[in-house]
Amino acid sequence: MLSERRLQVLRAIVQDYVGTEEPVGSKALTERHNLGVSPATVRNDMAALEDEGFIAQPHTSAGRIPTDKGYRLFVDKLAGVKPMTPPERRAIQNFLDGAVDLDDVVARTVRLLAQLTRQVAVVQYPSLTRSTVRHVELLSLAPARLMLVLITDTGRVEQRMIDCPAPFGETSLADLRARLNSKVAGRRFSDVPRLVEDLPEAFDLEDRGTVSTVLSTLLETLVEENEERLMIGGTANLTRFGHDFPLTIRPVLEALEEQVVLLKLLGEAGDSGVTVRIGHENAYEGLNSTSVVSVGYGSGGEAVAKLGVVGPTRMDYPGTMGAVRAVARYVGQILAES
Amino acid sequence: MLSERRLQVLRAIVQDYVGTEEPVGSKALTERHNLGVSPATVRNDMAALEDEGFIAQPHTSAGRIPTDKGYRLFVDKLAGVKPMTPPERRAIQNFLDGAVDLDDVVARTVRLLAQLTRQVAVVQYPSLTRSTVRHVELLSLAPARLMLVLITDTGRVEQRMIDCPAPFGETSLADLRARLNSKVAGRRFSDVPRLVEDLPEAFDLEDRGTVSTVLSTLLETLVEENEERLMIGGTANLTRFGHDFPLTIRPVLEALEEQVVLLKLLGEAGDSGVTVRIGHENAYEGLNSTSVVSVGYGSGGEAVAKLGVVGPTRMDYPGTMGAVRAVARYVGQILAES
DNA sequence: CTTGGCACTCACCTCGGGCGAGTGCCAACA
DNA sequence: TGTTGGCACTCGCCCGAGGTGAGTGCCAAG
Repeated sequence: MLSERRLQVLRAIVQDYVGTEEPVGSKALTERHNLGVSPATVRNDMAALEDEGFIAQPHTSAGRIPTDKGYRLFVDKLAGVKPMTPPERRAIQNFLDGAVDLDDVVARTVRLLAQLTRQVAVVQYPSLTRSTVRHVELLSLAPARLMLVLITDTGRVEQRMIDCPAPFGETSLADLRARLNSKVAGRRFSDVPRLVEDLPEAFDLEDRGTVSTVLSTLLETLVEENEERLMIGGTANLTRFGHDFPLTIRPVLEALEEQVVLLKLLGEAGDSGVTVRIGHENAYEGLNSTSVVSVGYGSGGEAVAKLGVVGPTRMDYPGTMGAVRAVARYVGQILAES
Repeated sequence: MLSERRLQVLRAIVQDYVGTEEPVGSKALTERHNLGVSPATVRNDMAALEDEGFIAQPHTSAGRIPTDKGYRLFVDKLAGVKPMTPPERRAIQNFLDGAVDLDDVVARTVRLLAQLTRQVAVVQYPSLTRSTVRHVELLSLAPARLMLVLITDTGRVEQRMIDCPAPFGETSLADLRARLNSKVAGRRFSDVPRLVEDLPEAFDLEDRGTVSTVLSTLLETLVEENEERLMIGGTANLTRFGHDFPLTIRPVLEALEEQVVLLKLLGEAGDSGVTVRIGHENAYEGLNSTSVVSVGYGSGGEAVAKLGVVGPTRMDYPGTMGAVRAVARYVGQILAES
């Protein structure tokens, strides 16, 4: 086990490196932090920390920089989450309060996160799977053509075209609309399949084909993978990444374009509390030199989606975690109100 | 006026520079293009072209590179639009045909454009202002709370919450729904305000407040600025921009995040045919070293939105213009079918 | 108007030396 | 055993010098 002072040395190294972006040496450390010991002692501690794999030197005769393992220890044991200041909180709330619809909420959240953290922000749309149905609407566009509109408690709206096997009268349509809503309104998505199971039986034989088609479209909509959308912002912050530019930034931009990758990434994160994935902890290769800080958010007590930021492993973890947590909290409030 | 050969020299310079990304000298030119004259002659022509401002040298004793003015002449007079090959056309069609809804069409279009041109693709959602109304739906969510859903002929769906001044009965709702649709279904957006003008008069006094609220919300939706959404893709292609990285890429990423800027940019482009804006021709400063190739597309004969790509001024104009034009054409077809 | 010749310019590369931050080791000390 | 000052060593970085070569401008001849 590492002694208390060695942990302090590691903390100091992380803080300095995050600030200066340059390898930090023993002398500089003792000057900037009053550790109460001499550079020589710090050197010994550094050697020990390096043996354990928490720090590394880019080359001999250079200072040390934290490794992924070092950041991990820092995040887990040495640093808390830095809470937002009251003015910051007010700014967050004001900014989000102006949103007019779900798209706007997500868009504003992305901008906000990007600005607060000066990193790339990623916000997942509230997932359908954990939401409840607010309303199902059926519109007749043509004699044998319907539109299905699904509205969730998070304000999300999905629509689908349906080609019916047979013409479907206005009265049947009204009937189906009413029965469907009385069954599923306010229910969780996962319950819907069970609830609508016996619905076709209530209809005339000639209409059952259409009813079944509508129901299967509805069920498809509930599980369809394109339910998992997300919005990205603050990519311009990538330019602050480092000096070795194109090589670092390229794979990150590519990863950001592959929404599947990002969704998987967010999905892997824990359900409660702020999750931090550092460097190589990210399965996706292109993000091996980045860290992902994410957290779930939701309208009620339960998380319905994730949001987070992607930045260099050399980032201000306490601040970033604080910002991500605070934003998630306020977004949840906004969703609950609407 | 420039002689025919000098124009050929300019064309050769543009082509070579686009290919190699390096200033092109007189000797290399005569070797790679059989102009039938010696390097010395080409040098004289180059001097003339430089006097006229079509080309420039980065520094003495280097080759020449085209200026914005040079590219402009190239695009206007020296280069046509390179048509897509049949296999490319098929690929475009196949790729777009798989789309399931409007979002998907736009998403696929962005990916396609980015891949074809290897540049940043921008696709504007079909604008509401030039579309026609397919259907207006009203849902009662609570006694005094309605949801307005607007469906356009381009498959776009907009929804708005409405808080009514007074409770609104189901029969009134059905009545309003029916009257509204009979008035506006199939009509152009610009006609809607006139068409619904006298609608409140058909209702009881107690309902008129709500009807007016609904109508004003509808009219707002028609003109609201957030109607102008767009999707961006292929930002990873920015890494191929040039060697002087961060400086070039930064403002471009920032511009791409400012959707307002992009929308303005697209808006300024001509309504018919492929429009090319080269370097400083773009009003927005951050895009001074990029060119924007854009074109309108639409479901019928008329353009309802724009799409295009953003790339370095040093780009393959004929190829890019061909790709942009072809994609726009096929997207139009897809929209017309759905 | 075109062409070959020629002197000139200047970015780019490479090489070598000096500098200095930072290290590892060691001997002395508490 | 842990801490400290001293000291030699390493090695990336900066800088200036010299060589190279692509490319130019000018000029005189065809």
